[in-house]
Amino acid sequence: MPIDELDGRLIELFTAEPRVGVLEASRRLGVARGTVQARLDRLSRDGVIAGYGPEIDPAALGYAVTAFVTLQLRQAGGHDPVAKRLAQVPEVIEAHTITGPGDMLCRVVARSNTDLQRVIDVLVDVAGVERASSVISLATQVAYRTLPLVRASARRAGRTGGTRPGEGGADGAKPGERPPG
Amino acid sequence: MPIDELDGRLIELFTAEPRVGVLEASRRLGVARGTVQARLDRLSRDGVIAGYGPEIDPAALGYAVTAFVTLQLRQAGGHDPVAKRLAQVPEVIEAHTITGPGDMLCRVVARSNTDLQRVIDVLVDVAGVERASSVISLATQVAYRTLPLVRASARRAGRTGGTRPGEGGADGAKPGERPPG
DNA sequence: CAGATGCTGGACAATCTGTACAGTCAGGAG
DNA sequence: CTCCTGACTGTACAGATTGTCCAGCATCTG
Repeated sequence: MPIDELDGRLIELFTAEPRVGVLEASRRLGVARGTVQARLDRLSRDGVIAGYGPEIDPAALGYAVTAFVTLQLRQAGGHDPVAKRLAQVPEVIEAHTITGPGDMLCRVVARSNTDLQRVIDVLVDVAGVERASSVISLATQVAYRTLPLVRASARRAGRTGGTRPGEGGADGAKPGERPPG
Repeated sequence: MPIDELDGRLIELFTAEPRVGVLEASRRLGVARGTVQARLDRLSRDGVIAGYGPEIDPAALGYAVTAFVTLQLRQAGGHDPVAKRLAQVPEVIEAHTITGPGDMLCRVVARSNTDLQRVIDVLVDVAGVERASSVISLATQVAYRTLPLVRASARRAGRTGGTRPGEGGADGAKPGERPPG
């Protein structure tokens, strides 16, 4: 939770170039390899870094259409059974229970607008779903991102300066080295 | 785009255990290392795998509240200038132009409900934004995922069986090996 | 049939990772 | 003021992995 400036730079680096590796990162950031390793371990342990899985682009898979579907549920039964059914639909990429007039908000993808109709029909068919109203995403103006958040968090939390006893060395932190990739 | 069954298993494996590496993956999947490498290259080149960046959890950073804000824009001016402003707000995690009564749908995060009020105020202050109506995510029933989609795509696309001239070897594809981590 | 493509099995040098350890430095406790 | 703790640096070493290349073989296409 207390992200410091080095953590921020670390995340930034790994977001920009995920394949750099610990050693290369230590060189780029000008810190010892052990430090990078320790930071990464801590960030993972604290849950800030949830994982490193490959990011799959549904569009590249042929699911060109994204839509947000608001579901209204029958009062009886609750959300969980519905959520369980929704989870079985591959096209449901994400689902939240929400405040307001609707009960659940789902992000779904489909191969085309025609295909979207099919997907929506599947959702409406789920037991407990009363109505569904959907809006189609025409364009993604801001793609999912967390970096600005990381930067903001890193800035506010103090602990900015680290220990700088010396420079140079064999294993890590060679200042003038040009990175390979 | 034409995801095959091996591609599917590959993505599945890397999603479950992102740190396995190419060599280990080749062992697990029972194919040659070069094959894994080639598949991964192709998936990246085709854009199916968009990247391997670390997944940051906003909640772990202190942004516990997620909300979906629908913006209505002034007719004149268009979406792009607004999107540009939105992109400058760290708390705006994602933004789409949409069909329907609203004009844009934004996913925003905040430190608390009180903080959310501040964020919404920022959005409403953006030039071109006429009104904002928001729903708060109470719970995430289905967390963002793409794996089911991958599986579905892998199943439908043919090319299921590959060339199987021989088994066993030194560099890759040792069947009975127990993976380290 | 020839060519292109994809996979296997193998090899090598260069690099990186996991891990460990001693020394330095800053901040807090006594 | 001194001691202790936590974080970082600088090193070291063995083992594993990566990038890259190559030849052989099978399938698909023209």
